[in-house]
Amino acid sequence: MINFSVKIMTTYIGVSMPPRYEPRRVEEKWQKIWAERRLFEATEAPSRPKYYVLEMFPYPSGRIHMGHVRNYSIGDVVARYKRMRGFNVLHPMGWDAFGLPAENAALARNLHPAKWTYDNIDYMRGQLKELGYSYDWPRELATCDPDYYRWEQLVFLEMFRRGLAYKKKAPVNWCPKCETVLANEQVEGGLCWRCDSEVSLKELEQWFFKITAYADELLADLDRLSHWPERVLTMQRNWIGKSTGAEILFPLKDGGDPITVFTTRQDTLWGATFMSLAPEHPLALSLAQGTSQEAAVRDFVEHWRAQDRSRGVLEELTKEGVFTGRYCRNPVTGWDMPIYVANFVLMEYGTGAVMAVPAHDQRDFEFARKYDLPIKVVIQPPGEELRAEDLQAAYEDEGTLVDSGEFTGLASAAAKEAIAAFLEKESRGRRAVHFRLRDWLISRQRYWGAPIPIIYCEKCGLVPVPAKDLPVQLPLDVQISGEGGSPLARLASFTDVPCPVCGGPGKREVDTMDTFVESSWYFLRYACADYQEGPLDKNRVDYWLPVDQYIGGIEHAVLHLLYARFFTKVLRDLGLARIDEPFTRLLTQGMVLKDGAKMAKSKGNVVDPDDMIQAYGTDTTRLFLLFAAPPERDLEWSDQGVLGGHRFLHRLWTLAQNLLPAIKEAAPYQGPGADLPAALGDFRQKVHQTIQKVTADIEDRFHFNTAIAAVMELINAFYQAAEDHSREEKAPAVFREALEAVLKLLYPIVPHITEELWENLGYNTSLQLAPWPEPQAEALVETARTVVIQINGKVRSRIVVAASMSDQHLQDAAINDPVIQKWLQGQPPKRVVVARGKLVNIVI
RNA sequence: GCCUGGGUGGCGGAACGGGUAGACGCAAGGGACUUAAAAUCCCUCGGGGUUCGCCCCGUGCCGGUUCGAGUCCGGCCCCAGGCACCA
Repeated sequence: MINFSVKIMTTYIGVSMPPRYEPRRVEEKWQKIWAERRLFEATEAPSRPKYYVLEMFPYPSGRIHMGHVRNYSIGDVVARYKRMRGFNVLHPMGWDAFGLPAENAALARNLHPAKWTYDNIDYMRGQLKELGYSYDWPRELATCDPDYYRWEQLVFLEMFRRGLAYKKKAPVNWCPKCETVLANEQVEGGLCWRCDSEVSLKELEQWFFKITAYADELLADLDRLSHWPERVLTMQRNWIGKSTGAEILFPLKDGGDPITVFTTRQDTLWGATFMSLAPEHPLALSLAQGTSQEAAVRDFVEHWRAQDRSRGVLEELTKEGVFTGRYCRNPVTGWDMPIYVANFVLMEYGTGAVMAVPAHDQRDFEFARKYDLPIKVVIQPPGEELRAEDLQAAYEDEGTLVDSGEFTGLASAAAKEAIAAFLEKESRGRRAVHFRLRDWLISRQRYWGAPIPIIYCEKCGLVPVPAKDLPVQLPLDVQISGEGGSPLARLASFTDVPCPVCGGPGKREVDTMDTFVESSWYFLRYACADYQEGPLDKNRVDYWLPVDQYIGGIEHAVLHLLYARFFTKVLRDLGLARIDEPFTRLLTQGMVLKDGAKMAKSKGNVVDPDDMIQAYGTDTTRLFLLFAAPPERDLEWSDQGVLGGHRFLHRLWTLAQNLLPAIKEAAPYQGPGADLPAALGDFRQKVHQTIQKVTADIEDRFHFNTAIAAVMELINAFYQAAEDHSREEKAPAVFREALEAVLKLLYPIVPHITEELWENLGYNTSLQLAPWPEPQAEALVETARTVVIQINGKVRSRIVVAASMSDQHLQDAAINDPVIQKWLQGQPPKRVVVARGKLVNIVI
């Protein structure tokens, strides 16, 4: 007979006092052991199933913040869990190391951006190691390393060769504070994504990646990303913005090239009564030439050019326009349509010319009312008859065509198809698809980025740097003056090079690449970070990719995640990878808030991970972050909550230490269960139910909060069982089985404390190498169950019955329950419903 | 305006095939231990009523379907995020 009542042990101060839980000691010990044993370094093993889990790599801004800790803790749980499930897990980490903050810091503190960046990396790497993440450190990479960006330059050259990287003059977004241009994706609500400055338009010659060549595939493949959050898919779909319609030719009344418009509503063609051109449209001025409207049009266009085109202003702008003095002809009605220049027509979208259908487009409607232009109804809504003179607003929905020649009577959808076919047959137009997505502007007028490997030669023009001359190294001997313009332009030793083709004088491109280019392929490079023969080692990339689980913030829904998808497809087409999509599953974790607001230095509500580690340890910090909310939701930081997590780990530690003397020599119970007394059997059932629940919560949903709650429940029951049933003969075996299960279930979440307790149990191999526990069917079999009895849907009683009881017997038992008898008052029930053997509803 | 989420105790959150609303934790209140405090342990903890058996109400609002609705359907309100003259 044994006795290890927890209560006695905890209050008895004697020689066998168990060791105290000292998080820092335990954590440092195990971090050292993991590193020595190289436990997390992955090698390709084609015979084993692989699992690639990745968290978005950080910008080395100086310190790891709580948002990072949350992000990486989620990833670490997945990595450790999958290893226990037998997967060959790749879990790398690196640094998104190019970027503007390095230049700003250089200015503010007179430090070289490289020095600042690498110092930050060193500090933050130390933090990540203290946090105990199971990274494959030998694969670590920093994108500012020439060994990394040289391959990016090679890919650029290949893209250039194929016309996927090109230079053009275009109106581009300019951030005055960052003193550089921005891609469309990097302008959020008219403001710079990084510094919130108002962005203006500048006409500049810039480098672009032809992402629009992949627009269709980028859109279509979203349907294959069934494990991405719906809102990210929606945001990408909106961003790509595919519109299916037709281009239609409108002949000019008095000759010349016809005007081409794009419309998605060719079913309203019979209602087109005038034409609107964008002010930038080349025809705007040329058409007006020689008419009485010439001066008016010139005024209007010039006024438009001077117009402040920042977002706020454009939104308030009223719809205005000016007649050009010329007419075109509606190709189907033959009507003369006056041609206007209108301030709401965008040159960047479609063809810059719009057929105006005032009855069925609100903008055209307002414009027509203002300038007294004809309105003609050609679409009738169901069950109603619109008349042009009564219209208060345009009818923009679909309906039935009227007054539309041979197409009258068709529904809009059918008419669109029929009219498109008709236009093609008559050579007056064609089916067409337009996208909102614009090409990706990748040049930046900044220093701390990857140089674009191009040389300008007066004789040969644009010359790619030969592959053998790569990398084009970013020179380190620059003065960061903050005077605007790239410092590279002032560095003759960098710019002045001979033309690789003719040997004559050449000048290097001084713009650098958008840092989003580096993050568009780092996840591929991790598969072969040491590869020196090219950007990617195809064998290893084919083994590891795609990333099975990607985890990061929602803020990259359109930015990084769209660029990375594009780049993956490009690399595939270059023969460097065989995947179509880089990330099979995506988890967008919520923000870490304090006092309802995002943690920020300016708000003074920052909780520093270093302080948490010092005070409570990394296990407690991880536990709190994983327990306080499901990962995709925002998480409110709570110092009290952290304390609660810490308390739980103490409880676990104390329980284990107190059980240890009695169970150390015991073998874990293995079944069959029939020989256990009822109470121990119930406890063992709880253990296996918990295994089942935790496995499902982690595997299917990543709901670590409920997984942790389930283990907490088990620990509570464990204390009770240890108190009540420790004298049973089988108790040591059952408790050992239970404790081992608890340690395994908690290991991915709090790896250090569980490793220590696992070792205390007498094991000398890492818990990481132990298999994930399986719930045993025999332990889950219920002998009795509680059944809820309702009267008219309200719970009135509960009875405990044999698990084997049939629905019919259950029904009888329910009706015979004394409480229910009282409710029935001798009347027979009208109806009885038995649900899943767990509930009986009696209708009276 | 459109799209996507979401509204559940004092708080974070559970309830994942319509079937016990509030698991787990935090805070709060009471008690045990202690000279005392901390730590720990036990009890209570949605609102109202109560003969202490229970009863009534309750998941943003209104209505519906159903034996039964936090969950499904229709209409509305509010919050967060995204897009926004895209023809």
